[in-house]
Amino acid sequence: MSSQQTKDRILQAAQELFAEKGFPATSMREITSRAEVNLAAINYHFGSKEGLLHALMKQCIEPINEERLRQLDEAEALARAEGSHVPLRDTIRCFLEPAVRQLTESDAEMPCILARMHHEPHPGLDEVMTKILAPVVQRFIIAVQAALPQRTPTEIVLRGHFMIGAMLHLLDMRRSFLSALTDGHLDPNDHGFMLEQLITFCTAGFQND
Amino acid sequence: MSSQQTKDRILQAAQELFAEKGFPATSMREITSRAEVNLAAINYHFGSKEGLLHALMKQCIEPINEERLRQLDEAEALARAEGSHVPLRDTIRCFLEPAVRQLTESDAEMPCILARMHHEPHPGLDEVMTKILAPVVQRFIIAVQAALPQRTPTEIVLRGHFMIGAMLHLLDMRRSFLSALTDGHLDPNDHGFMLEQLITFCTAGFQND
DNA sequence: GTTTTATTCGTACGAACGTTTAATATCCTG
DNA sequence: CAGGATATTAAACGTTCGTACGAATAAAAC
Repeated sequence: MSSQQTKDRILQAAQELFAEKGFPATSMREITSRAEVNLAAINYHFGSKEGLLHALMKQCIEPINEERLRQLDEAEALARAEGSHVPLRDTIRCFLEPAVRQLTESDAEMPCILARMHHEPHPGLDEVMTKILAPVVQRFIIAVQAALPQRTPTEIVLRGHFMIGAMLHLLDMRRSFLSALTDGHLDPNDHGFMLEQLITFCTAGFQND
Repeated sequence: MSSQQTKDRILQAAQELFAEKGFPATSMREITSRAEVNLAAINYHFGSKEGLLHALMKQCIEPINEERLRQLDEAEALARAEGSHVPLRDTIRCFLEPAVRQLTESDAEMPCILARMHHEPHPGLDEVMTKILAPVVQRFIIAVQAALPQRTPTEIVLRGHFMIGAMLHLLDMRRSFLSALTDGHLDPNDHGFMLEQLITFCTAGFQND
């Protein structure tokens, strides 16, 4: 088996287990057992259990954020060509769509981990996340400000947090016990509908005083 | 030392540590050490480490939900006296204010745990949470529906999830690495401002199509 | 084809975990 | 004040954890 194959199997198994049980509650023996590799493989390829977590998070977040910036570039280029600004709803869509789309692709473990990591800090992980997320956050603050010049930066930043919270909760919804309280109302597989509702919710939240 | 004193010291220490490091990453020796009680005290008073978690969550959630229902009762009584409905914004305030107020009272560990437990499921805990939360959720769905008769139940339930996500993210914000990305803009101690912004954000999110 | 490098494997280590037990101390009631 | 119930204590239990190490195997380079 090639080295890359082993790494991928470990990453896949870790993704599933971290999503299901969380990082501290998942043992390396569970991971390597599910991945059908030797116990020592994690330390060989990733240095440590934490090294595996960092690699996994990087793999989770980077594609989403690259897509966010790509879509925002495209929207801004289009707006410039028309001599106008990017509408607020489109800006927000650029931020939310790449993340929610992961619910449809992959097996939804990745968004679940992403959501969890926001709420369960691990030493050293913050720097990994911050470095990846910083440029995205800055770009979007500027873009929202351009669409809402009457709103103060403080208000935009705070509502950005609300938007992220709503998004993370959606990404993690199927794991939440709350979904049991509202069963029958929601089809957790209708990601298109949920995305549009989320965009509507957040756009309205940014606009109103 | 009385039995209740020991219990309270354990609950307080567990609250601080679970908020800081999470449940699985916190050992019973850390808890009992900080609480200055014997290691065996947790098993004696709470049966197990999980029993302690359940007791703590119950202590966290129940007062908030009782206050939510109390405020909603009051608002509905007032509206009935005037022969009108409870405005949407007031309904949402009844749901959000008791939780956010905890940020001001207590030392903000409690809301942090509350937020975390939504995203990190533990076996057996779901039933505890569900039983406490079910009546509150049902009451608020009805109240929102009364204020927004044109909106479908599915939309209300889904946007209720968004609201909860935004609220939880606010409750846990000081723990999140995201706050580092927006430093200088937000005063994390101005809970009054943040609550009003959150209410505005969610109210607008419910109203718009 | 042989040497060298990279990877996999089985195994063991020390530490830390949650829990249990039996003895001791404290409290309350009769 | 005696005595049973309740609470605290120190010590140890068996288990599981992440990691380290050397041998064995596969891959690559010369």
